[in-house]
Amino acid sequence: MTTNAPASTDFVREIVAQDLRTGKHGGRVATRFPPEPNGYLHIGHAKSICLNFGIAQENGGVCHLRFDDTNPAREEVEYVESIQEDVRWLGFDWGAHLYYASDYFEQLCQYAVQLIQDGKAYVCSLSPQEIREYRGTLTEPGRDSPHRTRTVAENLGLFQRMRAGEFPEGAHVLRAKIDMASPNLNLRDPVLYRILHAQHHRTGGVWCIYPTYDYAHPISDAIEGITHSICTLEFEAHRPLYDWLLEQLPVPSHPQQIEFARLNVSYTLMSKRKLLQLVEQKHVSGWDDPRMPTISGLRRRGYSPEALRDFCERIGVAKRDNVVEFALLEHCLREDLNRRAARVMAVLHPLRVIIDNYPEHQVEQVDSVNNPEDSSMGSHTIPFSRVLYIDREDFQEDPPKGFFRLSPGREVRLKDAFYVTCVGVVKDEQTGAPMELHCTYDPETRGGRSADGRVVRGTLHWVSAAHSLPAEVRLYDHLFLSADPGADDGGAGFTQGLNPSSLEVLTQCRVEPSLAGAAPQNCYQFLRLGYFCVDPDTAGERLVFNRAVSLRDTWARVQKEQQGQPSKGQSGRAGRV
RNA sequence: UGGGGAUUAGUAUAGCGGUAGUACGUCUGACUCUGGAUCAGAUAGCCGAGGUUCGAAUCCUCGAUCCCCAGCCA
Repeated sequence: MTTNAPASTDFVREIVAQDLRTGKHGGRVATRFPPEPNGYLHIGHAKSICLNFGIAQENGGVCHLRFDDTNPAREEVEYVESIQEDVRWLGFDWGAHLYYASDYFEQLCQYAVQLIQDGKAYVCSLSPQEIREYRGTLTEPGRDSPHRTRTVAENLGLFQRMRAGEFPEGAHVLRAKIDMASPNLNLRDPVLYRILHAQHHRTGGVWCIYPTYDYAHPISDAIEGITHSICTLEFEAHRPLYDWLLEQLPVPSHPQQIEFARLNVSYTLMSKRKLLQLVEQKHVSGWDDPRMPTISGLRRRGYSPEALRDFCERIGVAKRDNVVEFALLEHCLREDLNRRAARVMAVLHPLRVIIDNYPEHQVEQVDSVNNPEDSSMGSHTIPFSRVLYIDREDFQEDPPKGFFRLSPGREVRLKDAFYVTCVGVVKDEQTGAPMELHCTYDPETRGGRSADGRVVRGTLHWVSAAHSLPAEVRLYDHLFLSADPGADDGGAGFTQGLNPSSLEVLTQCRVEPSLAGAAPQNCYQFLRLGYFCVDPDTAGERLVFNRAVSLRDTWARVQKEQQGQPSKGQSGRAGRV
């Protein structure tokens, strides 16, 4: 991974630079990425990862990976493993700095005892319902809990017994004693510890009281010597509590919390809860379904770490709510793959073509450049023979204006091979659909060039029928119909907005023989179609490809225009194919 | 009606009192053995109203709109 100079600057980096200048944290920079292991990472996390690890890298600092595992009810090892894999795959390294909030449970508990001893925390035995009632509302102050005045000794005893497992869940909580009349609801005696009789994925059954995020996070940061604790906007109102706790306790440092706006991307969702629901209700095949905005989904789809990092750099970091266009993500991928992906030919909807004047059993190898953008990638050969396949949409019997592919009587170039002219069409008697084309070829145009300088408008991709390999190709479109699927739902009904045609499976595809044995995750440009990535479902003879992103397609746009559909707006629709 | 944030082209983001820039998108054109890529050009913006100032996107005042907070979630 490249150690990039601070090419981009944003308000967070400005704060860090300023602190470095003034020596606020002794010239140190330590950040942390603190995921809760309750789901897979998505591209919104990628933004945070790039920010946190990026800032550390740029300033010779460190970035910790810390699992915020304070709620055993929803956390699993599967998630902690996938998270590590995804961060690593993205290109970042936490070195020895892998931590868990659960590493600090004992310390956290001791600090809680200290708060009690200092009269700054108390055990409250109100029910959850009552606590809510006592909290007041946005406009009315809350009321003190009747247990707020318990003695230190009483609190100590109760807390001890909470820890010892003497009470059922919900019987008591430990609360900070701050101010029930605070206009900031987070300061109205927030809960610090609750009783949870659950098996924790790391500590097992050792604990039955667990710290809340509000309590565990600032202290974990402080213990690790984090200098800048970067989080998203919704925690802004929690910052006074973050600071309050660190001021009360003899912690080794006082990190600075900085909030930035989380990423939203059009046509998709970033809520882990909703993504989980898509997985559990089988709307997608799993967390790594190529339509998912998860890092594992994007990886399977064919996105490279480079493209994702580039994207994260381009979207910037600020404090206003935002929805980044999916088109920008696609642009980043195209730019990366254009530079690196080998060009091959594949026919998605095969239409048989017979070259009438080509010798029956002859086969010849034509040369094809692997990547016109990079000559060092060399070339390979492709077999040409009498019977070929081209894509159905490259032929029209009655072509509209502007169509310069194959049609009766017209000559086109078969990429890297010969000029061919359509001399006949065999049609389905029922439907009238073309079933087979007859063409003649000009032997003088081998390699796709003619000596007489005659021009052909169209160049088509093709494969040799006998030599090509069968393949399954999966085409993807946006998971949701709406550009902002998270906006207009009350919570549960968001699956109504799912795009019913977000996945199209093509099973009759033919690809050139050089693709035999292509390894999963390898990406190719299928000439004139798009970038396709070998899916892990590929095994043995069975080739499966995912379309990562289509090529820009001006003809598809023109066609839509002709059909009266404005082509403006969002790209990424299944324009071609 | 409480508190905390935010507001610059379609989208994202710069601008930190001195001609409002960049990227993506969209549209033109050139070029092309990918209707790709590339290249050239175009498009379009400071939430509003007052004020301070020689000069305001930037400072002040008032207003508008949007987001977050009433989990023993994070």
